[in-house]
Amino acid sequence: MSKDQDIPKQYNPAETEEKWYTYWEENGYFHSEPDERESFTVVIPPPNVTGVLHMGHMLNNTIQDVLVRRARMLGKNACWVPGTDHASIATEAKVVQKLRKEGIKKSDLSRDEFLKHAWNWTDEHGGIILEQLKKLGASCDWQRTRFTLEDELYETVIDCFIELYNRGLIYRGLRMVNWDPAAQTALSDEEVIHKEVQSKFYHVRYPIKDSDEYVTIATTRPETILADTAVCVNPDDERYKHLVGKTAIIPMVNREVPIIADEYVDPEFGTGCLKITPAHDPNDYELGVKHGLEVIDILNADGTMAKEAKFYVGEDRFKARKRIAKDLEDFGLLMKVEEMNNKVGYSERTDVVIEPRLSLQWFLKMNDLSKPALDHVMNDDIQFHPAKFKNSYRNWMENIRDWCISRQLWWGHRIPAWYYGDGENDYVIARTADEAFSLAKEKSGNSNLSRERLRQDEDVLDTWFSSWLWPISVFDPEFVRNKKANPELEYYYPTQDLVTAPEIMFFWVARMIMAGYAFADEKPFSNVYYHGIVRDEKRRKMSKSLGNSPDPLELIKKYGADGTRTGMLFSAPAGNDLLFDEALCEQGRNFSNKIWNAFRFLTMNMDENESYTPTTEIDPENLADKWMLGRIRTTLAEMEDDFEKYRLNEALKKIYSLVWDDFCDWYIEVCKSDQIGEKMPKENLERALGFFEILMKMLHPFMPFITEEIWQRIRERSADEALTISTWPEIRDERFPESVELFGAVQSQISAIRNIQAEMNLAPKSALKIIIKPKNSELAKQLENSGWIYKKLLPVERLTFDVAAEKPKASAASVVEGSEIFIPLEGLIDLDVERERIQKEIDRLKGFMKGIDAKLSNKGFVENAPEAVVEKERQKKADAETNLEKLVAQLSEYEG
RNA sequence: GGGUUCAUAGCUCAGUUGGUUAGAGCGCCACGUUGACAUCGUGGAGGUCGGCAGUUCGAAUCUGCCUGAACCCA
Repeated sequence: MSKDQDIPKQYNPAETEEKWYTYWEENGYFHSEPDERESFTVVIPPPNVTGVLHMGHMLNNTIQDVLVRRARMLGKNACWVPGTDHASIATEAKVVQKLRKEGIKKSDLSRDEFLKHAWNWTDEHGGIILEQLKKLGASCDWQRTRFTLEDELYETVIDCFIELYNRGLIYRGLRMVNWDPAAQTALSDEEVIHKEVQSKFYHVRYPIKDSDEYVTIATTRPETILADTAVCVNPDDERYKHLVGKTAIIPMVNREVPIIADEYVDPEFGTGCLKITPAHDPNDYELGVKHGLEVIDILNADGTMAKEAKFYVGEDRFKARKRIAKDLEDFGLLMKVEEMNNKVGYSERTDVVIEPRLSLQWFLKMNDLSKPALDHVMNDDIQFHPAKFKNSYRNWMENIRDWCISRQLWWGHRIPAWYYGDGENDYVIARTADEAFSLAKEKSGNSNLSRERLRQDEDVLDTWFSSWLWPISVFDPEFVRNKKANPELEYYYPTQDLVTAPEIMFFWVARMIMAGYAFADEKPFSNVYYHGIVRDEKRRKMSKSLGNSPDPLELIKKYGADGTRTGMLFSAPAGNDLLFDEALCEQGRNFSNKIWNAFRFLTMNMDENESYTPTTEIDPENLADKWMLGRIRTTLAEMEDDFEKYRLNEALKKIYSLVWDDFCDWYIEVCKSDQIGEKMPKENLERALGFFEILMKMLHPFMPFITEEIWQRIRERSADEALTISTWPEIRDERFPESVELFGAVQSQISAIRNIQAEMNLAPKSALKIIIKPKNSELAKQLENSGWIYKKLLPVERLTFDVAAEKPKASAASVVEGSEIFIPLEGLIDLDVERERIQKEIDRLKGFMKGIDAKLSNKGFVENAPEAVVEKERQKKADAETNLEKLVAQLSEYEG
């Protein structure tokens, strides 16, 4: 390169980021086609199509981008498939809300009319989030963008339903489901969030028929008393044995119900006497089936009391609860009300209290599907990072229950079931109406069946029933039907890494694994990286409703995408929640600026008429060169290890420190010219640029923009020489350990001298006479050759290395790894300060030696510990003794 | 109630198979600004590793109990 115009003092990310993202896209660097290279595939966890980027997305996608960019640089055919999810409940709720604001009720619209509104909404808001990802630098293959509700993927889902139905895994049945009265749909177990709440525990007396006796039950939901069809006690409970077989009278409705006995009842809980409401409690339902009890449903779909309740009809369940409590009290049947903590289920989407409700729904049998999915995770065919999540995965898989896949919504994949009669089994499963018609005629045996009688199921499928196919369907939407992979699926599947949060392990990860084995007989991915939840400084989850989440795009504006990415990753060890702190993004921005200014400094040292060619050819005589190259290669190897273990933040910290501490604070410093104002020697500059290039490669996956910017400034590059598609630096074994060690010794001595400067309150620029007494003559020779390094980093008036040096009078002194440092300070030295300094070091060493002595004088230690460990302790002791002797001698100078 | 995880400096976290008088970043304190960077430099002070007991020559690291926190499932 040669010197171009002046470079601004501060790095401006906005301009750079826009420029390079456009360049990358225009050159198609992110697009992948199958070829002979090894594939590296990642499918994005599709965000809600109408959503906007939040902090969780930022973290999630930054991690994916780091993995993908590194794979690309490693020469793999990297393919990151982006896309969005139709998010059935969430999107439908938003559309309903929007329509309501316009004065339109969903119930006034036909299905088609409603869907038209929904599509308009999707077209309007859809894809915003993908544009936001570009701002973050995400290197997705945008040509492959998919949407779970697009035509091709829609068909896949229908194929999948039909296939599973034909395998006998899908059934329709009357079951207790989780009912969301706000969305008026069933939910899967995973969509119910249990929260601890303060409830009232009502104790209510039920009269016994033909008797003066009562039984007292306790309930948190007294309104369900109106649906009670039995009272149950434990058969061994002496208190109630005599009542079993008798009849209790339900208050208010005066219904006569049996008193039954069942082991299920815990005599210790409540009164030991349980009211049974088969229509409104899953456990009660089981008992009802077992004992043949009547089922009375008293709730409407919207959570109001139905006419079957006879009381409070049309009133909301919570209002009814209050009223019945009052009425029971008036009747003298309410014995007491206790406060109690209990867990109540809430809808994940609408946050209303879930009602267990008996309803006819479609279910998927899970037992067969879960078995391979469990096995292949437990035997690490699919690796979880961190592995601790295998435990909860196993726990869930082993206790899996059938999956309720139908939703009483319109926005989604409509269930391909067609009803031709009123009987429970009067339906057929078919891809089209025509197909359904002929099947129906066949099944019903009625060749005169009229086509008008045929009605498709109104419900749609759970969103996850489409996204569980994602790793397959994005490549080959016809695979489920054809059962034969197209070349794309052949090449890209199984994918490599899936990056997600542990909270959707059951929703999605587990189900993708099941689908992978069920349809492709192969895992969907090899690794699952679980990252934590982004929380605020008070450990609260960041959410829109709490208003505690910064706007990611604002952060990017403020700190740059590179700075923001760095900030997120700094605090994100795998699997742990991260307490987001904007200060970390600031640190990331500062790092960008540091890099920028390091580069700026190098260009300032360029001669206008000169051209510079970066090189990594080191000068074998130059200790700093060998040290820097050794440090780079060592760090490279360490980062390799971190990446293998998915410890991205560790890898980032290492390259951060290599750039800032090693390269900027030491290497560039020693490359500087001897005279202030003089330019850096050309060969120094070219090597610094050569190292800079390697550092930019190592940093690129984390900070793609600034690294590309520097890379492109260092040399003129053609389109196929962009950093984004360059190759990752080669790991080499030649790491110059002796040079690294020697440079380390020089660093320690320089630090010791700086410490003297600071503690003696010397003006930082007042030149020093430095006398170094190396611990042996070999080291003396080596250090002498490195004398120039001291002169770059310290204000030196005179520097001598002498194994026979005597400590001059009135000098400050220090001992570093057996070598002594003397700095004559005639007239400047404060003897008390110096004495105190040395005494402090002596005390430290004495304490250190005490610990070692304790070990070495312990017979057990010397006899049992490995020889190498004992020898190490002996060496430590010898070194400490040498240092101590020298310090004591130094101190004695002041005593006499 | 069942299961899981965690507790290390003021804060956020490292600490690989037990052998460092415990590391990092941020924050804090002191000093420093005639040009790479104050979005900076140099130096420094902070923990005995939640508590107790045990295993061991040796424990932040292994075991048990206790205390506290979080998450998942019922």
